[in-house]
Amino acid sequence: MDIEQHLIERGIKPTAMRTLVFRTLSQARSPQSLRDIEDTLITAERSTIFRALTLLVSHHLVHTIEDGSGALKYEVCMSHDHNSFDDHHPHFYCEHCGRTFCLHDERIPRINLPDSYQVHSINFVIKGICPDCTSKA
Amino acid sequence: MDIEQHLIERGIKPTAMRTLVFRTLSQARSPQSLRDIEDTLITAERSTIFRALTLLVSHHLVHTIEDGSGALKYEVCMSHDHNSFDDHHPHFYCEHCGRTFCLHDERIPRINLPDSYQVHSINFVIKGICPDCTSKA
DNA sequence: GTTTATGCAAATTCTTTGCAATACT
DNA sequence: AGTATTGCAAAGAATTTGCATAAAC
Repeated sequence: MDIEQHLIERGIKPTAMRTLVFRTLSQARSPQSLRDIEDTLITAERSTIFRALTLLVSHHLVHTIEDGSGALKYEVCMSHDHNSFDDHHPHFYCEHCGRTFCLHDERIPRINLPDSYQVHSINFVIKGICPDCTSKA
Repeated sequence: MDIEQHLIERGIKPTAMRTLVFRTLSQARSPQSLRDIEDTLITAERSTIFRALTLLVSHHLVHTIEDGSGALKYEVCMSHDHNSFDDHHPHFYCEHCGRTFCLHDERIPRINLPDSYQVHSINFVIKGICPDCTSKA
């Protein structure tokens, strides 16, 4: 998959840094915090990564998850249509190891809100202890 | 409702500050941040409020909501049984006015997780624009 | 040469803790 | 007295911005 082409299609000029940030997110097994990416891309500056992420989010290539860890996590959007909520699968945040898992197989059920509410995004996070940490304890 | 009695039942010594913090939360129309409470209770110190909230949360009289506003919001638990998830109705966070609304009438649907996951809490937040802000725009 | 992106440093915001002073029992 | 609570001040952690330099067009 050509990342540069993907960015261009969504109206983002694919600079080296932006491509790098997007690739890092794409390859990550779980949602990444700004700090996570900073640690991976030691060549890149925090603010540069931050601005790249902000741009990617605003163009709906990436979305954020608030898992309550204290740091915002970023994840590549699965769907190309940002009006669909296919991306918004639930997440599981392990309070022991701090990892965030995507529960891809589960769908976020539809909530019936009056039409007067404009929905932009949905954040569904289950917190607890993951299987790894349970078995170790 | 006797707040002091309520605290005692849950094993918390009802100091003046704790009672005040709990009453403030009880009377609030929407979940409150530490800052919100600080602004309401000008006599109380931030760290005192913080410690009271932390204590209330640990004794399951209050729970937290991460609405993505940047600040954690606190809300009085509805159910007395902290193993039930009756409390965990969805919330709506308005990105325009910054208020968080409880969607009491909606239930958080059950997600089927393998038994190996231990669930402690659930955070379901819908973000967008609330009816007030939509009509003003 | 003008616009855009990056790097560095620092401001902001929110949460959390150390410690001395106060209040409770 | 001895323990628990509060207030103040400051440390930590994460996000965000100002500004000068560097790169792109």
